[in-house]
Amino acid sequence: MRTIGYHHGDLRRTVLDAAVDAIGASGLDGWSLRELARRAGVSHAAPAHHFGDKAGLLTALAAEGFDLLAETLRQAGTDFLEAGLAYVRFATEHPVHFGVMFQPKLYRADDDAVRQARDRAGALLAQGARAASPAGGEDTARAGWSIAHGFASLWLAGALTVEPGTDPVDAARPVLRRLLER
Amino acid sequence: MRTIGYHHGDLRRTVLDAAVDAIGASGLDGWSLRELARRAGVSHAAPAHHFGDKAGLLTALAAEGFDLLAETLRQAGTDFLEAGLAYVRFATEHPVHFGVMFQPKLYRADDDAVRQARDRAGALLAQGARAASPAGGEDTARAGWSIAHGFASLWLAGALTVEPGTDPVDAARPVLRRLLER
DNA sequence: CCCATGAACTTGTCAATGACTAGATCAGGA
DNA sequence: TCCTGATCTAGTCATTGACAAGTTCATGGG
Repeated sequence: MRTIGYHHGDLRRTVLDAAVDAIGASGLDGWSLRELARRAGVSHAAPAHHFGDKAGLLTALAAEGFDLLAETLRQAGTDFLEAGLAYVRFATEHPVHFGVMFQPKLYRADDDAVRQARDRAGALLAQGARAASPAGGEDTARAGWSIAHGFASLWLAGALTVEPGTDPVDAARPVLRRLLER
Repeated sequence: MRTIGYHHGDLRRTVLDAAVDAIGASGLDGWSLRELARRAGVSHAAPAHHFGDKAGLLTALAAEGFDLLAETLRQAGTDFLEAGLAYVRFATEHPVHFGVMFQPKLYRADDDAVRQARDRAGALLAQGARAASPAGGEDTARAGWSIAHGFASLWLAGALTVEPGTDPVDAARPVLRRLLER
């Protein structure tokens, strides 16, 4: 892969990674296409060729996020608790992707790549819910998704007070279990 | 209250309301201080006097949100299910406040007004958890908060497929109940 | 009655940004 | 060799956030 010269070589991926860095450091407002271009050593208009505009870049991020989530869920298998913990792991390991994915107004949610990846992840979630509780119905599936999504969101927002160094997945385990046991 | 002349009369509230409108319509990126100023009929720098900068305005929004949440929780009483439904009701009735509140990077989370309002709402949540499950412990409280927060977030993100016209609180009831019954 | 003081708002300005257009460079195939 | 499309550059414009300095207004002390 070339890194100098007229053609960058892999500008799309470079800019995408730089965006994750920048958003992770400064939040969803603290970044600009021009800053990413400077960081990649290309002209200020180069990113536009790959993503069109800011929303286009976030669209690509969301699609990648749903893909990563689907892959994480697939590896976790059909166990309800394991799937929930995998969900939390994905969110805490890819906080920027997670944050963008569930703010559809930031990107083009009807984009084909996004839609396909989202459906794939959704199917895995539904499959896990059915396997764990065959007679559970829609509400059981929603309860599982809600508690995992809620824990992950609160964790990322810093709303949960925990000892420093605590692993989010370890913290999530007893919480998610509350939905299964009594 | 005067609405014309050199002094607007209640510019702070007007701008805050306009911000909620704008963010609700176009998302967290689709607004500007200058647009709000134009909408309020004042100069482009007038909002800065009240909020300092963009983050200042969002800080005010977050503080107001935590206040509204605390009031909603207070009215709901100590019943676990009712508190959870009140949480969902708050989120769906004030989606912009809710969205800002749990993205601390967007505003100054260490602001005094925010901190006080946040602590007030947090105390009510903890109190509800203790009343419902005296021996439940931290994890039970977190499970309740997570499932309510998660359902609300997924609802606002449009991630849940429901019949048009469905009331979010009605949809949440059987879901939240899954945490209480088996 | 008058003025001092501070709050509320305006005007002017600047660098930075997103988006657009036109053009240059490059790679690969006919 | 030449052609075509993909990739990137250079230039431009309206808009924005932030800041500085000045103006208007309300209020209370003397």
